[in-house]
Amino acid sequence: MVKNIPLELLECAPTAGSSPLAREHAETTAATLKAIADPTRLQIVAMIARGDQQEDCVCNLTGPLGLTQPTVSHHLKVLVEAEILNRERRGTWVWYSLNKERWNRIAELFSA
Amino acid sequence: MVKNIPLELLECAPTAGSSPLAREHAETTAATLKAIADPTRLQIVAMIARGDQQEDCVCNLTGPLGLTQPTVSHHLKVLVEAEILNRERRGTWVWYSLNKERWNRIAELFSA
DNA sequence: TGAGCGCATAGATGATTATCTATTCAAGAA
DNA sequence: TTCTTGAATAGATAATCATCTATGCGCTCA
Repeated sequence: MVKNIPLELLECAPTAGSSPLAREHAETTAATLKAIADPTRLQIVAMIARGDQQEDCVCNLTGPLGLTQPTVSHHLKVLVEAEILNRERRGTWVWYSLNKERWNRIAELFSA
Repeated sequence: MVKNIPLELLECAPTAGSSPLAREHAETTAATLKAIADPTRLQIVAMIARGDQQEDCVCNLTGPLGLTQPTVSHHLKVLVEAEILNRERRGTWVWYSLNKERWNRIAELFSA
C-alpha cells in the first residue's frame, strides 16, 4: 500500500475522529501551496528564477505583468511571508530572490 | 543561469509586454495547484492515497473530516474537475481514487 | 534640509469560495 | 411501485482575496 505518495503528504490525513495535529499540518501545507497557486505569483517566481542573477526589483516586474505597483507589492509580500522569496533592500531599490531551500522542500512534498 | 527551476514553470514568465500565452499557461498551472491548496482537500487526497485500495467512498470521508456530506461532495468535485481524483459509481456507492498519472505530472512541475 | 523616486501600507470594492441547510437524484430492496 | 439510503445539486451566507486609488515611508542626492 501507499505508493507514489510522499510521507509528508500522508501526514495530512486525519485519524479517526480527525486529529487536530493532522489538520494543523494540512493547514500549513495548504498555506504554502496557496501562495504559489496564483497565476500572477507563478509568473513572478518564474521571472525571478529565469534572470541571470535570479533576483529582481519591483520596478522590473510591474511592466511585464501589466499590473500596478501596489498590486505587485502585494503579491511579493505574500511570497515573502510564505518564505518562498527573500527580500533585501539595497539603497533605493528592493531586490527579491528565490529561497531555494524552501523551494526544494516544496518539491519534496510531491516527490515520493 | 536558471538552476533548480523546471522548464515547465519558467514558461509561466511573461515576455516583455506580457505574452498572453505565458499568462494562459500560468493560469492553468495555478488552477491545478489551487485545487490541492486547501487543507480539507489535502486531507482527502491523503486519506484516499493511504488506504489499501487507494480509493474511498464519500461515506468513509465525511466522519473523520468532521464536515457535512454536501461539503465533502463539493471538495471531491473540485478534485475531480482538476483531474486529480477519478470518480466511479458502483451501485449505491461512489468510489474515488487517485489519478496517479496526473499526480506525477504535478510532481514534475517542481522537480527540475 | 528638501525634493524626488522606489516601494509599502491603508482602505474600498467586486469576485471567488468554503460551508451550511434543504432538496433532488440514483440505485438497490421489499 | 414504493421505501430507503448514498451522493449530488441548489441556494444562501460569511469569509477570503485580487485589484485598484490614495497616501505614507525610506533612501539618495543636490
